[in-house]
Amino acid sequence: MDTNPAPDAIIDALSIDCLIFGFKDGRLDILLIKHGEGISKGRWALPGGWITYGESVDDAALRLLQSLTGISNIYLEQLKAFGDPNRYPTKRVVTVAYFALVNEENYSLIPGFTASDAQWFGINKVPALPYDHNAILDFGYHHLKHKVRHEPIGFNLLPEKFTLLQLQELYEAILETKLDKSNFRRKLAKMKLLKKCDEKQKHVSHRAAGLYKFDKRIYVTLRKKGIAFEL
Amino acid sequence: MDTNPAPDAIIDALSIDCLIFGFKDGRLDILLIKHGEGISKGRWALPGGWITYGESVDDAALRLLQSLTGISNIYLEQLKAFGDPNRYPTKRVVTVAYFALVNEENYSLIPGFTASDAQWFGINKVPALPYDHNAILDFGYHHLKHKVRHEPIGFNLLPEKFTLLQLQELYEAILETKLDKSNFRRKLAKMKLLKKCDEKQKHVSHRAAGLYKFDKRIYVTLRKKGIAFEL
DNA sequence: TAATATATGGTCATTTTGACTATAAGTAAA
DNA sequence: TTTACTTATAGTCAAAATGACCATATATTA
Repeated sequence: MDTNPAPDAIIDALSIDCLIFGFKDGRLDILLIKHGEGISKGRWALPGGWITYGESVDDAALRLLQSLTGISNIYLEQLKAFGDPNRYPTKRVVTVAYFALVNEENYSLIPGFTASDAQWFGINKVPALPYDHNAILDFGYHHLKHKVRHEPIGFNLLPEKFTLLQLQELYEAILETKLDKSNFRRKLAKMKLLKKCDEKQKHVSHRAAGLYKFDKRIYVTLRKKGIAFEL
Repeated sequence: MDTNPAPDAIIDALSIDCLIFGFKDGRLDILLIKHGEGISKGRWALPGGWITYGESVDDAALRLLQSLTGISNIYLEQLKAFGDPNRYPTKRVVTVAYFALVNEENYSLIPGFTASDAQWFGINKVPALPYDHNAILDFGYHHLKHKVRHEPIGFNLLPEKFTLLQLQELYEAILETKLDKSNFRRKLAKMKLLKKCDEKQKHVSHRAAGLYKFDKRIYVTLRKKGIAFEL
């Protein structure tokens, strides 16, 4: 880019849309808000909004997510810009989609700003969304499935201490498949990503499982190197 | 995004920048253009320009690349939007970066539009570029290194028929590493991605190698499934 | 105390990997 | 025309990883 100054009003606006994936009770969820005003009032949609002039695109994503849902302090990663000229009905709007993985139990949803409600929806129970939001979600979910096989994610989707079965169920939920328990453990053990805590699960009606944590140092190494997590 | 209409002039313009990686004689290159006008006149930069109102972001990338360098008919993939408010000096410009892999021999460079020149530069011999173009290039190169290990790319970087050594040298150039010839062949053979042609290399001062093609059907399958190309 | 759920650890044949070695088939130089 | 040199192509082998299992342990609840 460069050379000539831009003609005015090449697009009408840039917006943000956030895909926040949550995990709870073995179920993968997506966070939606209900629009309280505007042309899609009353409909469920991805949390998002307008970028302002002085703000970086990344900052806009964090600000909008916080003001609409109350969620802050998370790692948002850019997914893709969606730039079809007809994706938005009344004008030319390009949107930049972000995504994040969170543990639902760590956040209470507080609808605000232009959102009248905010809720988790099972990934397979998402209603029809406005604009191209369903397409954005599909793209993001596909991206997540790919990512999970090549990077040690899961970090943010689970509580700080978790059992190996919880971790396995996370992978099963994302990949929509069943895994062998024993082989899963062996694979994890080999990459030394987990540290065993001195604690056990409580209040379960069966033998209590040991609790584990992620080892952040190893985690960073493995992210850089990439992993082949073919399960 | 949605709700309120956007305030006017939230950003001044959206632009495109293209990372076109080429491969020739075992060397990985990047395509740059020399600006013939505008605020960076005379400097080498990534090919790019302004998106117009009625055009999709993807289409803009193809149009700009064609008009600046003469390259058309390639598969451009979106890389990332760069949205720091200070990335462009005189106004607020967000850019969407694209990237592609091509076989240099298939394209002759024809500078046009606002470009006074267009040239291939060795990936490690890139001059200082304007704006955040060096950062975009670094991001893109890193992305390529990651991608090459998880997808059967290489398709577009090589001639239609190629030797196994050429393919190996491609991987070595991208990953900046040496690979074992025998093991490389075994791995390739196992995934059945290649079809042997009934032809041999010519005009080489040593035993001629057999020529291979990619099998497009298997290629598509492997792209969907993803591969673990740990070499 | 028995039924049951999950935890945790182990077996074993098969496949894959990584590091080498050996031979083949060409050209170019002596 | 022999020899040197270069790359092609095939094969070996021990070590590591995988996939499909099985066995036993430890907890709760009927």
